[in-house]
Amino acid sequence: MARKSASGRIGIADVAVKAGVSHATVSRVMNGNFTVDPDIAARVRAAAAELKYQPNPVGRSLALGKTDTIGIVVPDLANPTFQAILRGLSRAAAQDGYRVLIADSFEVSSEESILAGEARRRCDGLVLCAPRMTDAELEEIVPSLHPLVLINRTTAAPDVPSLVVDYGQGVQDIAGHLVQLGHTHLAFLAGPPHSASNDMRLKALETFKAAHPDVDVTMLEGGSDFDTGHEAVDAVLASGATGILAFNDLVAMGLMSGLHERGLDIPGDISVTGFDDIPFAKYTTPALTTGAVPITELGEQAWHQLRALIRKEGNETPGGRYQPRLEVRASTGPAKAPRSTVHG
Amino acid sequence: MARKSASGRIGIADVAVKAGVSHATVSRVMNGNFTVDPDIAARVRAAAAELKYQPNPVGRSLALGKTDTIGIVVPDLANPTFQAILRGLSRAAAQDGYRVLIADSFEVSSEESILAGEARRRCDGLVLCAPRMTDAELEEIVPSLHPLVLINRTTAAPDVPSLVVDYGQGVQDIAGHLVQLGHTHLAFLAGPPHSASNDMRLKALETFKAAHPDVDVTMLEGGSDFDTGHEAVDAVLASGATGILAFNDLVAMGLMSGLHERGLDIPGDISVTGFDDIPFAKYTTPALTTGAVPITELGEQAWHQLRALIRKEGNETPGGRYQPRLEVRASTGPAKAPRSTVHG
DNA sequence: ACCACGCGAGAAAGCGTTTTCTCAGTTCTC
DNA sequence: GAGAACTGAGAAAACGCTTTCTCGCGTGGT
Repeated sequence: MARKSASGRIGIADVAVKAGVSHATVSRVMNGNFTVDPDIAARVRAAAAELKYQPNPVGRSLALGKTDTIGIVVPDLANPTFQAILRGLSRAAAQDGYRVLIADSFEVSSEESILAGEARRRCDGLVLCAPRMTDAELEEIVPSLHPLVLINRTTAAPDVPSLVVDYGQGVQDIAGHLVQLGHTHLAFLAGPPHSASNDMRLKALETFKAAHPDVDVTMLEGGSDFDTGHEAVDAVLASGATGILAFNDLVAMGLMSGLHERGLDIPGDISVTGFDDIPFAKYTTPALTTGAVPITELGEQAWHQLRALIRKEGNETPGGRYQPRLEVRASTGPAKAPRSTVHG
Repeated sequence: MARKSASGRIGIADVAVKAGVSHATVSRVMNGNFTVDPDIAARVRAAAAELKYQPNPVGRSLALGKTDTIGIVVPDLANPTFQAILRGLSRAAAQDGYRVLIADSFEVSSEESILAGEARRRCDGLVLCAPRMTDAELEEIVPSLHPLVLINRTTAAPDVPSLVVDYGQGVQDIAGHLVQLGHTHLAFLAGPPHSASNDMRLKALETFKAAHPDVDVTMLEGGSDFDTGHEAVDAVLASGATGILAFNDLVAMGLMSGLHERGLDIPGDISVTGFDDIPFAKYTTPALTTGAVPITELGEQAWHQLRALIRKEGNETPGGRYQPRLEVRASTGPAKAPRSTVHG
């Protein structure tokens, strides 16, 4: 009977007809506007319930100028770090009635700015994780993305909070831990060449080297995933280092796996550390010593910062800096007598 | 100057004014409608470029009746299985210019149907993962969710493709593998009580028991995460079983971790298997024998099915059934002489 | 030279809401 | 008892776009 109007889905007009009132009144009732007669309101609600009317969010968004949706741009959804950020963000946002639209750039940083722009236009705000984007490009697009929260990047633009993890401090803490265990030859299995967080680590290790002239720190090329770590076994062994700082937990796990295949004992022969403290880190064998980052909390904070921006509240604490906590587990131990350079 | 109209953002009207044409013409140009004079088109494009005009997707969506967005409802974003589905879905959808909106129900199945409805209304289609929802509830909401693709659930409603993994077959394959290794006492560390995929496994194990009267299969209560497995150590040991089928890889990893803490050797003392073949499964120590599910591919397929529905194409292959592949790794081995029931 | 026809672009009508504006009907005040 | 203040609900505008409708103008045919 009084089913659908033209479009197929039932809309505010159908309810209005059924209740014998105008669109406007239905809208008022649905939005809890109390300037409407209780009897009429009841009639409208009854009609709405009977027709199972649900307001069309697109029409609503257009009229209200907001979507109740935020976007997040990540370089790789397969990376546990971004998964955790997404999770924290999504949960926190959901609590305030916001949804999350995801945009995975699949590591093609050239796409990132377009993706970010598109996502932003569909949403009320954006969280941007773009570790590989150049500074120039970042500065270029940032103004058009507001309200925006950056993860592990900073910008000169105003009103753009940055949530950054102090990878520099973290990596120095780990290096210090290894040195304390008697290691005098460390190796850093670096991350992706142009990653911002990798740069932070490299710089910090330079500082560390300067402060510890007695310890040797070899830099090795790497990446950010499992396979990188696995493939780096030869290079690591060739370096002769006994304490290895992997770029992150994934790389460390790959490396450990490779070392096991070579029959080496961790930490007996060689100590391995990761970074991030992804959920699996405590279940590896041996459990991984790492720099723990409260990454889910970071996603949550990202939402709080973004929410403040969206609501145009005075953002009392713009941005935030997270100190990694050294999490000592079983993958690090006292150094053996320094090995000479081993081959194969 | 000719910056913004009222709203703050620049819109189609601003471009129209700048190019000295009507809104309609700008729209035509932006949509590649060729019925417009090349000179004018060029002028419009120039104006658009100069103003950095980008069409407002909300207005567009309202006019076109589509959002170029799909939704996915998952019970737990922390679960690698759903992360993988999301990843596959997101990547496949992105290739066709669609974005993904996520709705995490955080295991509160009472919220799932509301969440699903909300998500659906904002999107052109929905992928629903709701393992715990009752059949009745599912049947109730399914009609209002079309276009819809179900993961690991089926429905009587028409035009609702289901992508289901044959957990039953998978679990029987694993059990068979263990029996072949000489295990005569197996234990199944079950998943969440009302999960659809858990029911499939339980039923299959009954079948298996009937076909193998000589092997003992103990059922143990469990869950779906790491901690569940870890906490189940005592129960597993008490059962006396030598071949353990964990609900999934996460549970298996937790269990292995617990067994290691007890000083037990895997697979020397006890064989452990998982399910899913999450990325980490091959890097555990020992590497985990599991039922491999091409889970990312499943996400991808979900998109293809959904796309067919959205485009109203005749869906040649509605739904699909995935056979897990037995992936034998190092966590399973020959049975020791049957242990008598051990305590603590 | 005139008419029909086609082409290109502006005017206007949607899309489904919210919200302002407006006005009829009451109630209150002096 | 008449005008003012108020209340509640409908009419209409707005949100930003796409698309149909319409119409002026130029072209080709006879």
